[in-house]
Amino acid sequence: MLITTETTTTQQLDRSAEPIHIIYGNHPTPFGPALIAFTPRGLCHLDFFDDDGIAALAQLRKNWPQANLCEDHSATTTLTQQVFAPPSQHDSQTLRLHLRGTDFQLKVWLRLLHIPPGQLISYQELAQAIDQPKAVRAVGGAVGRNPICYLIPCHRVVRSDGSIGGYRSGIARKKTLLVSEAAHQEPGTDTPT
DNA sequence: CTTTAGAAACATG
DNA sequence: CATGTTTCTAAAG
Repeated sequence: MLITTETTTTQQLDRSAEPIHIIYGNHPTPFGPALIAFTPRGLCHLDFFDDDGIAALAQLRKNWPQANLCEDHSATTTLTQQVFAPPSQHDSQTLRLHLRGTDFQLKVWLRLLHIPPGQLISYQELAQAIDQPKAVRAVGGAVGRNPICYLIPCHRVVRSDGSIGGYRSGIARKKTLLVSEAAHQEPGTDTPT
């Protein structure tokens, strides 16, 4: 599945007072219920939750202050199916992301997209990868504000000492995601010669 | 209401 | 305890 990205800095967003139309919905996924949302320009939000989802929705609102939110369950159902489709069905589908964040955050998130499933990286390595080796703590902050869980694999970022580190919607879920990915690394299929 | 300054908060090392 | 960035609050214009 090809993933393309469009970015909007917080500055740009503030400049245009024109409301952005966002369609959202709650859906079950293999990793628990999730809130998923998209703008006309692409998928803009994906977040797991354990409760009623009220907090998740509030977070979406906060991320897109200018947005005009509109629930459309059937529309998001399609999107959710595409996102969580098994790799065999990915084929040539493209999925467009619409990211909003500061320059620094965008840098971190885009970099994260380059990390293949099953592979881990430390906050420190990630900081080095974006050419700001000292901004380790800041990277942690940016990763934590990743608006699109799962697709932007923030769960693959762990501490340098090997411990799992944190996860916004539950460390348990981070583990689940990693275990699941490890399981998909079928022995023999990951060593193309 | 808009802008600014300063402090506190962070999924770390 | 230092690090870089973001967010929040309070105060001023």
